[in-house]
Amino acid sequence: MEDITLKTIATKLGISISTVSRALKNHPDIRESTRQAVYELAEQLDYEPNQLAFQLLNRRSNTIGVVVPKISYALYLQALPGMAEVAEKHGYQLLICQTDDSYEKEVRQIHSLLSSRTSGVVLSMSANTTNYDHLLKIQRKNVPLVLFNRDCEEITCSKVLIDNHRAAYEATSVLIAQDRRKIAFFRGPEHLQISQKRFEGYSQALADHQISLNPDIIKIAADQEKDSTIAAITELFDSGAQHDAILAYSDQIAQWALVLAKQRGIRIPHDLAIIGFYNEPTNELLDPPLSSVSQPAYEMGIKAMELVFKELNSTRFAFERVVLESSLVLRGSSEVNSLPSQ
Amino acid sequence: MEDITLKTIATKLGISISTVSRALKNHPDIRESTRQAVYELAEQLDYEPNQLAFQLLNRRSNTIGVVVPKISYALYLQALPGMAEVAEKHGYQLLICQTDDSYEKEVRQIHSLLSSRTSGVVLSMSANTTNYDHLLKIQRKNVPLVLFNRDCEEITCSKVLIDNHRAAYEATSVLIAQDRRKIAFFRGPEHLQISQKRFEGYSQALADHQISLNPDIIKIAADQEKDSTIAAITELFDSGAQHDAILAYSDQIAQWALVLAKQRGIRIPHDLAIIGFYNEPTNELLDPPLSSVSQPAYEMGIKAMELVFKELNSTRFAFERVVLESSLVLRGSSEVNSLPSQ
DNA sequence: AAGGTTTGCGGAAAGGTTTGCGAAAATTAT
DNA sequence: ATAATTTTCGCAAACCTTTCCGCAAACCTT
Repeated sequence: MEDITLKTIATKLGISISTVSRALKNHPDIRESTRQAVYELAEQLDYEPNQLAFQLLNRRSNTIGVVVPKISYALYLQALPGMAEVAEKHGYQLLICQTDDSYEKEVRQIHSLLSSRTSGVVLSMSANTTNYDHLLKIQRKNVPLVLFNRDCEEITCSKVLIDNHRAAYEATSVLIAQDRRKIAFFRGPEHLQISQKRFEGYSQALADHQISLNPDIIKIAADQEKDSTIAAITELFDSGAQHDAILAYSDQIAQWALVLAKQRGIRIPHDLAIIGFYNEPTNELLDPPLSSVSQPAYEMGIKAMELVFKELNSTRFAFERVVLESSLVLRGSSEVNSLPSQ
Repeated sequence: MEDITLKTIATKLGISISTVSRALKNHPDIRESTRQAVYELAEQLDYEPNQLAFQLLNRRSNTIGVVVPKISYALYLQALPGMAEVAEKHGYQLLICQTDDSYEKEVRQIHSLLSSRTSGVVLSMSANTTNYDHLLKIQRKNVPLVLFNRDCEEITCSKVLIDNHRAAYEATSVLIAQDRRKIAFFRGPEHLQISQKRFEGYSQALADHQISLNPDIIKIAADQEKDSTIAAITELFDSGAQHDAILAYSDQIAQWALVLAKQRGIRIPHDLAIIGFYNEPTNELLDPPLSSVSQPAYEMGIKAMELVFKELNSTRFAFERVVLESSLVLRGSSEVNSLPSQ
């Protein structure tokens, strides 16, 4: 079946393309009778204006690219609806890309977005991203870029973040208040700012309570790999190093720690308290349920998208840095009063 | 900043646009030396091919439109990653649209997708959709359309569904097996096939156990409206009609039923068992946790997207109807053995 | 009735890419 | 050296829309 274009209508009506275009846009220059005729035929033929042609003319596709490590991570799952809402309000659509925490995929996705002349980009960096040329490229093309959740200092742009330092500090403090002083820590991906900040918050809390950092109970877990996560946890357990609590960069790690600890007969939270990050829904399914730092993902999505449009609609624009509050959700895995499971 | 195009490169190099185009595509007609020169300059200028122009030429934008009532519904939240995965594999991107269960929005979104010449559409209908002209329009334009989760018989196309009849039948049977015979039912949106099928499954199970349908304990709840949901539940409770179980079209309804029942001192599951649909994560948070019919959303997403590409890549195509298995997740709200809460 | 104004419409360019076809340049063959 | 190839590249059309500019016809003025 042929595509219906302005030309189709113009030819059938014996008028010019520009007249058809103007008629459909209710341009005052067009006589009522011809406008009617055009409208009727357009309706009858199911004419749909070709956005592609319009976008080419406009040099922009009214679309915002959203690049995240994994859609299925709780944080992004919750942030997406917020973004969609704001975009919808502006008449824009969302192009959602997944990087699977791979730098190469991220670069490919960014190029793809740039190539389709996206009006803006909202991005949460892949864990493996250490080179930022592709992000600089976005800015060089004058496409608004907003970073959210995962920051990096090398890029200057608007950002929507959580105070990860403070969140980790609080979580650590709660554990210390429960008289736990040998708090193990699982660090996340090395070059992720949020990972670094969480570690610093943890360190600071210890320092403020005159507890010295014990490198033996600080491990690194590149959390997207199940095997390495298990390995890191096992390493801690096998090391013999004393620990009465675990603060983990992510719930994925914390969940495994909880499961593996139980397998070893470690009582939670009696012998070992555990707190993770992100407040994944599955935390509820565990026994005991896992405590976690919850982040206002929905609001992050809204804020991030709003910043894109703010930048899009102003010629001279000052980057904004929005820091939202996280909250600590305490559950059975860290409540000193709860009975040991089993 | 100027957009870098083939012309930019051509002019700087003193060659023609077509030569640049061919050079970048490694066309054999191009001398190695000029190819080199073009590549270098393109690299240096951050040239990104303009997809918009290409798509216009191609008359298609390599994009699949995904239209769902609400991204945040558990089913869609889980289906999306599956879709993204398949699309990515085919080098396509996802344009995700939300209808908020409004017919008007759905029509607008569809038109928008048609207008931007989407290569295919995956759709789960809004609850208020009773007119299907916009869907027929998709098909008239020869754009592959795949319906998932929410079906409608008026449209003939590939579909990915759950056997809602069977799921409701099973859930009802479980309740009957617990010696509950006065099972109330909350129907979902009237003209939604899945709503109808669930009701039929419920009715069938009752019939197969010689239990007659009691219209007094069958209510309708247009679940997206909190107030009407509460009203429907209150109506049941206030009616004085005997009931020892509730099967609800959605978890939203079931959750409210659970909360409201507890407020009235009704013991769950002792006095009243409750089962919902969709297995929302929040079911775990309730006390007691809510039983629910879980649907393989991720697989639905994969299947649906695969069908789009199947249709896209074959000239003469036979529609497929895929029915996936759901499973009943029994939790405290319906287990006869568990102790009454409180 | 001659000039000026308004009304209604068409021509053409621009946006960036791909590609068939033809033409010039370089190569080989005679 | 000329003819016959082969190699390398340019022209132009096509994809569809919007919009500036201009032109003709119809209207109004005095």
